[in-house]
Amino acid sequence: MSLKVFDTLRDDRIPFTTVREGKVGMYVCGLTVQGPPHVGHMRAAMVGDLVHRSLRWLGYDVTFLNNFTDVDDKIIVKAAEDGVDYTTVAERNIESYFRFVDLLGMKRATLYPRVTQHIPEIQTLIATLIQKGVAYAAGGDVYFRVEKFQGYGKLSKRKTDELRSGSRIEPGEQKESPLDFALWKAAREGEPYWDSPWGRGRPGWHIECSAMAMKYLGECLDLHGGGIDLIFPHHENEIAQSEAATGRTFSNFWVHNGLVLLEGTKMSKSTKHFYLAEEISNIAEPATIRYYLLSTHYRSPIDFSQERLDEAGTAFSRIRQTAEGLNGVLGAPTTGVEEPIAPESLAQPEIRTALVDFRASIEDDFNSAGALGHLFSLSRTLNRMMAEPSSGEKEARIKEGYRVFHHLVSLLGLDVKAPEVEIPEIIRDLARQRGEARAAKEWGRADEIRKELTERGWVVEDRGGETVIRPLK
RNA sequence: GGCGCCAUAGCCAAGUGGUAAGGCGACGGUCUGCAAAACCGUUAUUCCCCGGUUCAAAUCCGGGUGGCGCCUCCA
Repeated sequence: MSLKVFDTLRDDRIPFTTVREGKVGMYVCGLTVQGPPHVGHMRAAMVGDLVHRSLRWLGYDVTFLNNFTDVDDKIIVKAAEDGVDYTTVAERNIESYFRFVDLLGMKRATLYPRVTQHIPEIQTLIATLIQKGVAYAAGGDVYFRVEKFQGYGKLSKRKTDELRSGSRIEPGEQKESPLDFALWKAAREGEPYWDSPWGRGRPGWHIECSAMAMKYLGECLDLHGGGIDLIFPHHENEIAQSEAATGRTFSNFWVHNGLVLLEGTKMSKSTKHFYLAEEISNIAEPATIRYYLLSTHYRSPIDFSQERLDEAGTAFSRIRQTAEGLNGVLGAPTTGVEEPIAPESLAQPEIRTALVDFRASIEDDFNSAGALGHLFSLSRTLNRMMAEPSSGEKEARIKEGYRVFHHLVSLLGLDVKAPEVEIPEIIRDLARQRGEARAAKEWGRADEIRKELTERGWVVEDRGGETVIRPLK
């Protein structure tokens, strides 16, 4: 088996190849930090994380860039509203983004480049485009001449003449054609600016990604990702700028994630129909959110609701239950099992199959949902083993499964530790009283106390010799 | 109007030519003082509908129906 990746441009799953043997340069469009991250940003970041982790797991040396567009019209507007500097707005939201990246167990990208730190590179790229005749300065702005780029529309499958009918020139713009897009925007009074050969201004949206990606990853990227809603115009324009400048293919693979839905429809900032990452983390545990995000294939839409998240929590607790059981037998692992495990080295067919099938799913366009299915199968296998009467042989078999289980769990970044909960003294006390009642075989009283505990939101489980107290939900 | 995507059990969701993963829920059983968790079993003769291609189709093609997205800022 080998990795296949769905490429938006070629509209098919293609055997994955890289520009440089064994190395991957990938770029995922991060956010324009005009506001705090919402669930959609989290999904895109999770997909980037899944791809990042999977490629590493498969043995690639990955350089992963995830940018912040930290200066643009909306950030400037927001800053004016709040009466603060635009950098304050950007900084605030970037911090918030990182908080959720960590909370959801994502591996940090290699680099998080920011637009404001790459103005010279952006200006150089613009100058190259002007020099090649595919861009022109007009009234302090610089525009990309879309008609000059023959491949325009190849990613989004659009024809330029069809696009023309729907577009128009905004007042104040001096475009030659309505299709042309800004590479550089002249600063108006009071707006942040950088000096440039075309006057004071700031980069347009799109150009920053091309400049930053090429600076760190070279002219030809292996993989470029982002939300499906970025295909047009953002990624189409990135291709136009980059390829017009270099004459080379900008990215070999275009990976786009499906959108997050709310009650079946798209989130939208303008209608206030969206979930902030903050809000979601209030209604579900981060580990559950991660599990949920992974349980649907990345290209499909995913619907967020309390009901779905609750269900995901129940499903995920099954995985955790196994982890807990394994800890009881072998102790909690001190670290994730990162080193590769060769299937041939596994003695038990069921465990070997789980690993092989899991890998096949990941190699099939990062199919995390399929992979989770195989993890559940492994979970059942292990639960069954643990239920067997003990013997030395049993331990050895469980040990093999334990390694594979933690190996797969750590690839997916799932936090299988039961969440730490503080058990109030009064609850402990009630449980203690119930224990005494049970010891005295006063079942009526014991059940009475359990009922009391349930009403207070706690569950007691008598497992073998010991009693476990856990929160109801 | 133009361009796309999707439709799989009560619910969620994998599966792009070889005879329907997995999870939730439900029901029956084992275990338990009773539960919970776990385990065992049952829960889609069939993949929106109608045609076609093929030895073989949930999977490919054509036509419907229904839902959604993009074409303007958007992850």
